[in-house]
Amino acid sequence: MLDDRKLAVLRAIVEDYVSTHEPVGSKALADRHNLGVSPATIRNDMAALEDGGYIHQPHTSAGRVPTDKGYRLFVDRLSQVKPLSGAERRAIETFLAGTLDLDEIVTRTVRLLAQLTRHVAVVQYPSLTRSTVRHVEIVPLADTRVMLVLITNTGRVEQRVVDLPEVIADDRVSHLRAVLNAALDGCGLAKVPETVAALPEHLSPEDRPVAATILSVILETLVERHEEKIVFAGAANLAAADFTIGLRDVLEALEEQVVLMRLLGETDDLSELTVRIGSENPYTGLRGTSIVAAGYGSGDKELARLGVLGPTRMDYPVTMGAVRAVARYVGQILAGS
Amino acid sequence: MLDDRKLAVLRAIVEDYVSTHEPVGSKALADRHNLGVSPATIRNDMAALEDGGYIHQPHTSAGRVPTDKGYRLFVDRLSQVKPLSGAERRAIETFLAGTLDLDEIVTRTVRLLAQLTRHVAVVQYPSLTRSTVRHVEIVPLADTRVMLVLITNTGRVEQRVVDLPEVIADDRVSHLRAVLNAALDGCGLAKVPETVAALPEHLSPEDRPVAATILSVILETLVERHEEKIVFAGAANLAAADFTIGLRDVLEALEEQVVLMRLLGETDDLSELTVRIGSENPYTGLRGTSIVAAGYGSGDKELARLGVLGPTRMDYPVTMGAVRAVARYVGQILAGS
DNA sequence: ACTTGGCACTCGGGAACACAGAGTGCCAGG
DNA sequence: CCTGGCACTCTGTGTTCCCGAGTGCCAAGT
Repeated sequence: MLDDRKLAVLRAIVEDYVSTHEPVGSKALADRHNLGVSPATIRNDMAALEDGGYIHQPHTSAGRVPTDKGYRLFVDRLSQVKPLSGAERRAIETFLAGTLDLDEIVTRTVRLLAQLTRHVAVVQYPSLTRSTVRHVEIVPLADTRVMLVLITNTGRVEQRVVDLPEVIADDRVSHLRAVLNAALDGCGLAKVPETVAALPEHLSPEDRPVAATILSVILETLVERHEEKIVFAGAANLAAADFTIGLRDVLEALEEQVVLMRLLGETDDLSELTVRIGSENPYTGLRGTSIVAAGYGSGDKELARLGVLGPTRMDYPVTMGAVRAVARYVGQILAGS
Repeated sequence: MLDDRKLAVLRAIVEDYVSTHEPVGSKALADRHNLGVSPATIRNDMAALEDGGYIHQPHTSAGRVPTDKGYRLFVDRLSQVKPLSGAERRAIETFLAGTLDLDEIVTRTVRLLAQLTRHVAVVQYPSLTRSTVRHVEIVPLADTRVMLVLITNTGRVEQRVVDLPEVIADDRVSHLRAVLNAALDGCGLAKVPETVAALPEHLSPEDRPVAATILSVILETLVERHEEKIVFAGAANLAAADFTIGLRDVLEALEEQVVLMRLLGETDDLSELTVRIGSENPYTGLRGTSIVAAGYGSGDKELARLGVLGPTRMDYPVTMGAVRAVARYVGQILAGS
């Protein structure tokens, strides 16, 4: 049904529309791409593509615009991820150079990605559940209040304030800290619950109430805060893209951690690129936007995801190239630290 | 020059324009506010106000709109900060209830403020230089790499990764940690530099190179990161306010930490409300926006600032009330932890 | 001296209209 | 199956026109 030339026409339509932002007609296509056929022939092909639902006519006498389905076909079969230019690659390297802690890495990454793609960038912090504990610290704040600091191998630092049921002396704090570290150091966070459950038996009875409170907060931290830490940047790019409508909806979605999480995708396929086009994503109000996301991680396992959100009429090959490259670089940086 | 009635007219113009978003004419004023005079008289007053530069006529045959100078007069002399309703006060309390760590307090505060005012909210983290050290932790990451964690009395947790010049054994790490904590615990951050400078003498020669590296990073953290930690929320509210132009400029400014810092104001007058109207603030591209800010802190000293940014045509009394109330509540929360 | 009603004037914005141009679908011929 | 030609259908733009809101000014009233 769709022969090679029709696919070529579709590709040409997508490319022209992305660069001009205006519906593209048969004549313009024949001029700008040497398809070797006349406008009339192209019109026939266009009619077929429209029947198939790949393109759409805003008005009777206007050119064609790709539909979500058309973009999907383009991304899947008609385009190749475009590698970054040397300059861009160098920009990434300088941007992420130096020894950095996790906060800095994430902050810089999200800005870099926004700048590179000219879209809104979204970066998720490395997942807690896939990390291991590196250190637990208990800092006394007041008689019955301590701050609990949890450091993971991915460099993530989680802090919680804990109200204790009774006054606790400094040496007991030290003892507790030692016990906790001995038990949890190197422990995969997924295994923390069982480790924690077994812990009270190793403690003297007098320490148990306090320990129980602290342990429950540790568990809570892992469950509640889960993987919800996520940041975005480049909202200004949304204003530049002359958005159809719903800029407000998009901004609202961006400020909802949960929505962002879902947008990046729950897929577990390694660092594969995920593209969600327009209505393919589950949120109304995000019609007209596409998401390009990838997983990143040190070595083989995916730690978290990052990506960009932009209008469906984005330049997919370039955007996908940038997202993939940044994901890889971040992975390397994390592996090195 | 400006008698009481002219001021009343100006107030009426500001109030009407804020609620309708449309230029207001003499007839409408006479109808909606009982000023006790006829439209013709009001017109005369308006002419005087326009001569004074307090109001402005978009077109010859349109109503009047307040100028920045007009808003300024309104804020300074014609309005009273409006206290929050009981429901709003309760909302604040429930929103900030529970024992929270600093990150949570700041995150919730900025969202609360955005929701309450329907503008963009901005909150600065408690200033580092006005805090004291509560705990220093050194966590080994690799042979020549450690993570440095700095906890302040305001609950702020700063983390840095440090590359060391040589391999360091665990017991030496412990020793260093003990020395650092002994020296710095309770130390005002402003005094850290001198304390740090005196420190190497108390150390054995073999520890000095490593210590020097770590100390320099501590100093760097205090100087470089200074007070630059700042967050915002509620960008979606910008889209709702049918902005004249420059939504893009505003979003860009919001993503620049430095610009945000300056916007909140560098004033040191305690928790006084600061209002910057339109062209009063130093950034082009923020014409058409006003900032309402206040300092917050536990007890008497100002730790940092928070505020909102919205169109100049905002409801100042209500906004100022909300900002002031939130600043006070946050101060209380911080004092309690 | 201030207020007020009356009046002529100005100008922006919306409605009505026409028109050019781009683009299409279809058909007949190569 | 491709192509040139042709009639047709729209949108967007520019023009004109008119209504109405709002003003400034003036002369009369208090």
